[in-house]
Amino acid sequence: MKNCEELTFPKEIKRTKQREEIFRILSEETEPVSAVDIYNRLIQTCGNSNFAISTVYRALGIFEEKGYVSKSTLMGGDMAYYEWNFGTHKHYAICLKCHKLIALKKCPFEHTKIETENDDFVITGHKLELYGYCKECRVEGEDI
Amino acid sequence: MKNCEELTFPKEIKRTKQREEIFRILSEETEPVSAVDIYNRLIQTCGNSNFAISTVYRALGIFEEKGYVSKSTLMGGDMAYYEWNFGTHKHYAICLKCHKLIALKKCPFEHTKIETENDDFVITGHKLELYGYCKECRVEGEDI
DNA sequence: CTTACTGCAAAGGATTTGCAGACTA
DNA sequence: TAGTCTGCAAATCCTTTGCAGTAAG
Repeated sequence: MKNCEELTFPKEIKRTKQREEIFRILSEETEPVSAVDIYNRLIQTCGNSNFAISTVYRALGIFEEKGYVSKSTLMGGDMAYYEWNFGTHKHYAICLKCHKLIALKKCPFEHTKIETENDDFVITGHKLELYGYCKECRVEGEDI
Repeated sequence: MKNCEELTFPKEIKRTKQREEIFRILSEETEPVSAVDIYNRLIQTCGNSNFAISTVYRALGIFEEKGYVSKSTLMGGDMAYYEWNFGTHKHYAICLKCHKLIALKKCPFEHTKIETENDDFVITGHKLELYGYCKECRVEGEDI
């Protein structure tokens, strides 16, 4: 599932212990994670101290700015989620009941042309989220 | 542009002065607005006092709960935006430079079937945002 | 009259920032 | 060594909540 075989820390970003750890977590992760998620894993893995949540945010900011990480706010969006850009971008279906994420087989826009109101817009990226109910929640739940 | 000719305050929601004002603002608006936007217009229109931001959030919560308003977090998402559901749902292209919103002609998924990883997901809704550059920002900006 | 809604102020959570010390190149 | 990065704590911003008073049906 992980496609991080040849994934190395970006040369253009200054290496520090903290950033390397954050990079490792992101590169091992296949789903979007929040800054707090990352922080919790850090203090889990690397001992309880020696990490600040602000460092996580700052590192994520750098990674995002350089295009290595994409930030998004899934579902109502109380907090931001981050994921490493592995080259291929992903979309998710999000279960409204259990909040599980299910990746789409492929991007529905690969071969689709999208038109804006006046066609005077150059599209460089997009974000798509599907909402609904996963198998488990559909079976047990008749209150849909 | 406004399609609120026959738009009236929902019968199932208790009428109050405040909710009517909030409803009015939402129904006159053609683009998503934040709770703070609404609050500012309220104190602009209706005098400076007599309105609390919490009332705005609570009213929006009710409207959303009953399905009259949809809430979303556009673009990185520092705050939530709300818009009245006029029957037809809308998607936007968002300029990365000036943050202008441009509505799509039509929903790209109207006739498209989307497949999830295992097809065990019932899709009830979706959210799509396009990013790029509008005409103005493209012309002046060569730093794209 | 009863219940629900409001304003106020305080709390909450996520994210950012200032600053002095620590680390990287 | 110079400049950047870090931890800490405080600050911000958006949003929610508790409570006592007020308004709606």
